[in-house]
Amino acid sequence: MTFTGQSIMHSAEQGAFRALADPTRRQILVHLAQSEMTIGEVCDRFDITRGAVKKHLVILEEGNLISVHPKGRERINRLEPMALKTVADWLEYFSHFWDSKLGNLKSAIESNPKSSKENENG
Amino acid sequence: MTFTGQSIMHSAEQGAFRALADPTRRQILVHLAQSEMTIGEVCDRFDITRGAVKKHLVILEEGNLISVHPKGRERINRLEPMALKTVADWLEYFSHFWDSKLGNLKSAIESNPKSSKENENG
DNA sequence: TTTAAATGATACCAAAAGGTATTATATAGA
DNA sequence: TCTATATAATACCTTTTGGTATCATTTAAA
Repeated sequence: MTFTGQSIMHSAEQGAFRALADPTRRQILVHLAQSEMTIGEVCDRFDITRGAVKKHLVILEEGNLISVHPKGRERINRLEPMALKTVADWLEYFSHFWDSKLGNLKSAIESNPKSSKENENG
Repeated sequence: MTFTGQSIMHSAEQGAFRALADPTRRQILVHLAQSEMTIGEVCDRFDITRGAVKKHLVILEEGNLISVHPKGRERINRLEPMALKTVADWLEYFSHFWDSKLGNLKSAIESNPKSSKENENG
């Protein structure tokens, strides 16, 4: 076995992008950023069944966005920020586009505050 | 109408996160970062049908990741980086986690290069 | 004015997603 | 040991997703 993790090899960030596509899962990450939690504690913060939450946690784990740590009969879910950094790094590739866009807008405003039509799209 | 865009209101970034979940769509964005393209030119870069590419472009447009500009019988697809920045900003909320993680690792290595077990997870 | 090219629009299909309900298993505590 | 609790696993359902094939529409060009 060359690859650990999912059975089908995706790009390194695919699992994380997939996990982040769902708003409930993103909200779970926000909660886990406050403190690690058992599944039960995560469930308390949503109006869906335990089964649904469990599925979300599995997908987050598959994307390496969280790690799970058994503790007696509980399982502690912990945020794993490095997978988020992987996604941030992918986006970083495009950052010069929005940097330059903001830069152009800034210089246009500075050079002529009353008209900056040359910076509009279309 | 209070909200423009999709009929059901999601968070501002939902459309972008959804669009980014598919690897083909992310690849389209990478291509459009090189230059704007017609649909036909995008199709030339993938082994799927024109219909499938069209659907991906619609989803990218719904997520405001691209804009489409009619030009004669062609339609020019252009990267819209600000929606990517929206996603990057969401991730930024978590950046202190990976910053501190890297920081801890760095200081652990500096103080004792041979053993940094106190920084391992678990 | 035909004709070919670029795109749009639909109908259809299989698989994945997101959810529920139910049953099973492991473990802390009386 | 018996019981309640925390979680796991499974079957099932509906909607969404990613894809195809096909037909329609718009427009450039011979």
